[in-house]
Amino acid sequence: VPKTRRTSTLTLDAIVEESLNLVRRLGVGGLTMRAVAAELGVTPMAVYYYIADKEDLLRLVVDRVCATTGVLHRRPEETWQESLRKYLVSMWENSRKYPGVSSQMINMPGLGLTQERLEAGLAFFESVGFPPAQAQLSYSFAITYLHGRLSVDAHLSHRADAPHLDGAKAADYVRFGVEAVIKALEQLGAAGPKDAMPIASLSG
Amino acid sequence: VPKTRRTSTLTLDAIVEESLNLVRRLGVGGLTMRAVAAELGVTPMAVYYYIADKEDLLRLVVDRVCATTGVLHRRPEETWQESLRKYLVSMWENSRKYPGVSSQMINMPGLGLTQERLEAGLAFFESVGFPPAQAQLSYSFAITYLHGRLSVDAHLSHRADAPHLDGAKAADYVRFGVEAVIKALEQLGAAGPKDAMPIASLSG
DNA sequence: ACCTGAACACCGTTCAAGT
DNA sequence: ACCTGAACACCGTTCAAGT
Repeated sequence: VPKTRRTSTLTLDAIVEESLNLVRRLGVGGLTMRAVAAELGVTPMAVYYYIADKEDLLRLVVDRVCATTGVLHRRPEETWQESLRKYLVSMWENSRKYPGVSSQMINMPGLGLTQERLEAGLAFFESVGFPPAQAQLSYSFAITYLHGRLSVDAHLSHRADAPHLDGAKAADYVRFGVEAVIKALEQLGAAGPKDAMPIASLSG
Repeated sequence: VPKTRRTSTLTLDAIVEESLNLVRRLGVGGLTMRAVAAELGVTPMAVYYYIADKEDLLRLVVDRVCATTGVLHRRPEETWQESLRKYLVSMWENSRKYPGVSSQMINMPGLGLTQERLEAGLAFFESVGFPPAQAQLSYSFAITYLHGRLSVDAHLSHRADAPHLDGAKAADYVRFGVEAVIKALEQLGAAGPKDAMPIASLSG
């Protein structure tokens, strides 16, 4: 059942755009090949002329969502803590409009980051004085936490049941989490991994 | 096609056990109602006599996985940092054997934690001197990061492609992450949220 | 080049029926 | 009480065919 035939000819851009609409309205579970096709007034298989498979589509969606937040960038007029905080909060605010997308990101190679975004992130931490290995671990740590938080948010917004760990609001958790990430990196960035206490039985 | 008919009569315990086997072997994507039934030599609908739906089964699987790691407990002979570290690492090691389960946990109410595990976690942080609100935020922060990390691991173990953020091994990321979480809570637990820098445009 | 249509191999689940 | 069997409404995707 075609709802809105927005273009006479199908476009990759239209497919991605409609996918984003579906995710925003129904969450990532509502994004199906068949739903996208129906929404564009086209047969399910028509979409396959423009993309390889659903994983391909998901990658495009993730890229588009990421693109709305700028790259992690060190602004000279502010501390690196402030830059990082703004980046993480902005990424959270943009990503949470598309419930479940971050759960997909976290399952993608390199956390769903493009080469450009990754390099910017590493450059950010190295410019602040982190050695390369630390920069990678630090960036990954921040992004991993953020995606974890977004996964939880995705569920909260879609379910009406009362989770017992939800006395505080999502914003409180993010605020706390972002500050925690920053505080942690303030310390570990300088110290390096040798100072960390050894962990027993870490299987390679 | 029945493979091993381990019990003459179907049991809830056998269902959960077989579900864990499937997750361990095939990841959470391999856990289907039909697969569990087939593995137990039974019709798909037989399983529904013991559980309500798949979400119910997933909850049971998550609970069982969590149960293998003890509750977060403060041991008098060690610092709270050491107790927390051991708990997180142990939970990581146990959970990563069941790829994808933590991605499910993070999507469940209260992070998939049972009332008992939640209360133990809060009691832990309160016993260390965290005010109740801080304890909740702190526990949630630690668990959220851990699940984020486990989600990434789940993907890495199942896919052979080379993610560009994987110069270090999974164990290095966890080691760094756990230390980061601890360092962060050392600082934020005492300080409280009033001392945290304000974040602009946090929508309620 | 671009899209359709029928079909296949999967899901979770309902519902009526068997023992 | 416990389980079967057929069926329904979904998936993603293949493959041959149309224009």
